[in-house]
Amino acid sequence: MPRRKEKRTHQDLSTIFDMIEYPDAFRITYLANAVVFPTYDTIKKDFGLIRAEYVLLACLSHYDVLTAQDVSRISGRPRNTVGRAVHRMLDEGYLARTPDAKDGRQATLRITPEGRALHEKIAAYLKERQENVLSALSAKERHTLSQLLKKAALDVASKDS
Amino acid sequence: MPRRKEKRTHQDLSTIFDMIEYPDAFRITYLANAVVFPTYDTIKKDFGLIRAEYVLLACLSHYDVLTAQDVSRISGRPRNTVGRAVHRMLDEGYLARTPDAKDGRQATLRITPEGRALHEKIAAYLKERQENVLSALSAKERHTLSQLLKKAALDVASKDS
DNA sequence: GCATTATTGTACCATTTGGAACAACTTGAA
DNA sequence: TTCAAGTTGTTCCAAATGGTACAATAATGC
Repeated sequence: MPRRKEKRTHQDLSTIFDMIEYPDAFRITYLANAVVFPTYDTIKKDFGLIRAEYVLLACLSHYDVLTAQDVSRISGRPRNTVGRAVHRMLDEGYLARTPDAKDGRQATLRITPEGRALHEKIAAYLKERQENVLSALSAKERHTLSQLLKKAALDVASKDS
Repeated sequence: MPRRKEKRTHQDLSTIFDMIEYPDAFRITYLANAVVFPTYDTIKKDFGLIRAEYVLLACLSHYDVLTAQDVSRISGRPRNTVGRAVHRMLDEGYLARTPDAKDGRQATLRITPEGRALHEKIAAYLKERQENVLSALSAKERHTLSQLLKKAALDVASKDS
């Protein structure tokens, strides 16, 4: 175990990478914390969307029509969080809501052109960020990592129904 | 793009896995969201620690002596969050604080045997969870993934100094 | 030595978050 | 048909989070 000599920095993490009892989970978490959440901060600052709002936008940009409940189920976030995001995005004009004629409880949501344009800007930013994060890997390594992550993620997705 | 026919579920994510503009970042985020954060919820429920408190415990279980500021730098969390966790963990007896004789501003923190015992229990739980998440991969795939994640994570860690 | 600047830990506050309960509506069974 | 149970969207509330500012102490420059 490292003994204290001088100021600890973020770099000291490298020793934990090997000492930790659950190295893979830790590395995944580390990448997510170091990359994804600062990214959400940037999205909030530069694009004015909080996380729940961007999740909603991303869902609607990949599905044609969804209800708020669908978004909740797909994204795994609670209904009230999604509901708040829906109202905010309606006010901003990034999505449109149509009451369902057949079911008076629910309303169908669609993304507007403005919403799609916003999502494209944010997606481009996220992609750039992804490239930066994985720039240490070769093309072949990138491909391998991508496949392994997909395999693991799909397995997880299949487990919690 | 999928058109609406019936209820969307969490499983619909599998289509997004390929459609998304930043597939690797998305998969990493997905694994972190599906695995790590529910895990934090479990840690809170079963062990009574919030995330900041567990981060503190994990840091102190891998370094001999740290100040609150060290923990903040290593973990990347703000000082006030760490400070709150320190007081809570002191009250619970999971760590000990000694005022620094040389620097009146700071105090050195150490984990207590109780804290170490708690961390071992939580670490065992996290390890089990990790195994469950990666169970779809073969031993060889696990090893490859582990190496690639380490390479990417260390590169990221080296970038933000 | 003295004044300015930097650092540590803390307090305050606004924001985000999600659990629980609720009303409106639909579905299913008797 | 009618009533119980389930679903959708919303409101309310408590908890966690992190930015900002602050007091105390240390380090630096003159």
